[in-house]
Amino acid sequence: MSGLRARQKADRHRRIIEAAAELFRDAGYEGAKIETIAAQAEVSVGTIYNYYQNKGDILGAIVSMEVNEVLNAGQGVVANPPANVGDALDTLLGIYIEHSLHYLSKEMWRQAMAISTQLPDSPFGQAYTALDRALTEQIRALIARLQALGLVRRDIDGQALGELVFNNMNMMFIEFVKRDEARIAELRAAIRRQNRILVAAIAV
Amino acid sequence: MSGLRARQKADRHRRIIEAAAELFRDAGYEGAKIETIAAQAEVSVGTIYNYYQNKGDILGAIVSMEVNEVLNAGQGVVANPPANVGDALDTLLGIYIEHSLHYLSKEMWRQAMAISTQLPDSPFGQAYTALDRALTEQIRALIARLQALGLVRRDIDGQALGELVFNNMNMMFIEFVKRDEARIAELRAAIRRQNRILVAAIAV
DNA sequence: CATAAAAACCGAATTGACTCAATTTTAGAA
DNA sequence: TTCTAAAATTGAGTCAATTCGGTTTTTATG
Repeated sequence: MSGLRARQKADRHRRIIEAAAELFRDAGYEGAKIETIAAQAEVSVGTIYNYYQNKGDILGAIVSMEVNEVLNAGQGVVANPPANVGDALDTLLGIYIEHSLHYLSKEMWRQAMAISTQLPDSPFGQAYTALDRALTEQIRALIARLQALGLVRRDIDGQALGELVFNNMNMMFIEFVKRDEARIAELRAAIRRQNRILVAAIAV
Repeated sequence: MSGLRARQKADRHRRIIEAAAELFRDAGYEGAKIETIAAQAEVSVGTIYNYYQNKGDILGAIVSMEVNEVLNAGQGVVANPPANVGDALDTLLGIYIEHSLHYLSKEMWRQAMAISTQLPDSPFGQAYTALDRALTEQIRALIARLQALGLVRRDIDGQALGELVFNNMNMMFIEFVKRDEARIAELRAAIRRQNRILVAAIAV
């Protein structure tokens, strides 16, 4: 049951993703035709649709790998946060933001976000929602850690605070990718300014 | 210059919007074919594209009317807010949320949001961003009003706070429209819980 | 090794948004 | 009223994502 067939399957998955990633980068998401991806991956158009429900899901697979790396990088900060609430948040969110544009262009992010709201029940739509939740959870974990370290008041609603911080950052990130000329440094500064209000309210 | 031609133009605009609104509601955004909209509006496909750059812009025109009504309704709250910070925020955001689903289905919202991130430079993309900014500004105005009334500390950064409140609400609203089974009451309760942290920090 | 069922592949056909060159309608001057 | 240029309308044609029925490959059984 799991010999040649499984190997070919994994190989084709990889080839499709590699071809798509290269073409998305070079020609943009819209500019990358399925036919071209198929040719480059040396499979037929029909086969691509056998592996992915639609074009968006191919992008989705790429985005998911990316965000999982980001989550991984974030773990370090949660385990060992800066000894100051503002810096701790800034460091974690900074990792999210800086990493996010390492492999994916703004255009790819725009498409990915659009697809995830347009088709929330597609495989990628669900995966994207799960990723958002994982990021929220990581921020919540950081806050819990800071509470344990005595840097954040114990009576703060950590869940609600985590959501608030994530939602604000995410919305700022959305606006950021919508404007090609927006700079990362400005985004981070704007988020710091917003978080300052929260920090003042929750720091011990 | 502004006789028959202008009248026909306004009339066609209206017919197209009315036909589209009905079809979007009945068949959904994807299910509404341009050809069908054209037939129902008694114009040709080409004419629709003479009036709107693409299908999304038609939806955009409908959404914009809707949001402008919401902004209007919000003015009343800003002018005369409840004498309690938490209630004031809840009332204003409540108006946004309740009104938002009065004319537009969740599916229409999903599409509108998706298009606005996908094509941020299209007429609708820009209009949507402007509407978001107007809502943020109205929240900021409410906060300024509450500061003037002595209900909110004067040293709070009203701009940053307005952004924080809007961004959080908007993100919650996005998640809300992504799940058909999500209920308005739960959405409002979740936002209240998040805002409680802010209210505790800023109330005099 | 032969073979039948299952799984995967393939690409021509379908579908629906959008374009554009030809045609019709309107405005305004003579 | 007649005529011409500008504006607007039209629908057949283009393009690219997605579908689907026929074909090939793989598996597993005797």
